[in-house]
Amino acid sequence: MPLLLLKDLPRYECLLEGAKVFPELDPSACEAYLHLLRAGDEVFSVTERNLAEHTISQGRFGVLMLLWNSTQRRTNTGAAVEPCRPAGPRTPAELADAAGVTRATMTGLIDTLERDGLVRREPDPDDRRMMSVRLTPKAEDFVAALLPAHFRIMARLMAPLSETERKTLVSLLTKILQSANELTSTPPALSASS
Amino acid sequence: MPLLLLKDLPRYECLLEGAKVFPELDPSACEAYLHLLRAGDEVFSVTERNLAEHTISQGRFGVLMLLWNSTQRRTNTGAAVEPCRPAGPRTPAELADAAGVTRATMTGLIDTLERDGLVRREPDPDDRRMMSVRLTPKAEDFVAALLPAHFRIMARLMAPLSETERKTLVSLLTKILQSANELTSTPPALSASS
DNA sequence: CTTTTTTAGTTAGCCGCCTAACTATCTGCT
DNA sequence: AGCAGATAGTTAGGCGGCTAACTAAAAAAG
Repeated sequence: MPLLLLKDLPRYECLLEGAKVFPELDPSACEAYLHLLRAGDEVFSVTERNLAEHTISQGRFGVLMLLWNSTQRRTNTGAAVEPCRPAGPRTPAELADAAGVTRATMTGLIDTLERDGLVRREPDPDDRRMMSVRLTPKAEDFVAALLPAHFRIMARLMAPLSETERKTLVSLLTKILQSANELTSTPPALSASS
Repeated sequence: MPLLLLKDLPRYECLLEGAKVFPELDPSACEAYLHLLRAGDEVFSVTERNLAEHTISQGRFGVLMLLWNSTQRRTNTGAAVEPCRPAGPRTPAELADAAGVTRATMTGLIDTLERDGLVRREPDPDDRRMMSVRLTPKAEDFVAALLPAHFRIMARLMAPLSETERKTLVSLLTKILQSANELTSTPPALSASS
């Protein structure tokens, strides 16, 4: 799980109090921020606990899913699956990119997966710097056995939300994601301005 | 940051495809789940980067905030600040509880904070098993200097959302949080039922 | 009053994440 | 051809999570 703090989120009056001391504190923004992190963390750890029962971590599971996507595309008859992703087996660098972790981290994840017999590293015939990472048959069974429960948990987590509420949530989160990306790409102007 | 995968979230058609193979896959639930984790992670790492510029991690920052809350309550004249939390200086166990980490983790965080001169451990005079953790003056200055930028970032992250959208977001997240808590307290019935 | 159980905190060791430094290979420039 | 720079992957070392095992002290049970 991420880490994250604050088991009990502060009450809204507290934030209003704080805004008196710190004019920069926007109470509703702060409340939304805290709830977002809290909910994300909680949801994350719910699925993590399920995965842990099958002796796999979120990170390694993610790698398996990325590879499994490629596999599906290779072994299927083709057809309507194609549009989702260019695909093909994947190198550590591609996996790291897709997973949003560093290559060093990916090396560690693949090490563990390989030790557990879920993936194999094969040297690339054309470029001797590169490796190809492939799922073993064991991993394919493993993933197929794992996914139903995984999907069931997602469904249960979102059960209290109607279809329209889910759409609303996604669109709100997308807006936040965009402003986060803007902040990421524009690090300098943090000290002033709105 | 959490860790988390999937830089590019899968397209909705992909989820629909997957639902044909796995009847358990609820596309809108899955979409909401992925967006929630993605947005949470992104927002988390934006603030983390700001904190990192001041050489502090999210975890340690959270500990400072918890202690700082208590401090405020001690040094203030009193009045309307009280309702937020019972307060008082805090023991490692209380801090771990409030932060949602184990005591072992809290020991490590306090170790680092103490090494950096931001907190002091003092033995409890009544119960020799217990310690009292206190902010140093240096830490109070540090936090006060850090918070304005921190609040500014939250405000910027949530800037694209109107007041009502923020309320909506919080209420949707609260619903998810509740169902997550139900899943946490009821681990057995995962294999079947809806 | 002694023994057992509970509680506070630490230690040790694993995992996943990071950055920085390194090796090996390929690419492009002259 | 030959060397500079880019690129793929690994290694080394640090941090912040975790569990499990341990010490010391207090509380409960007898």
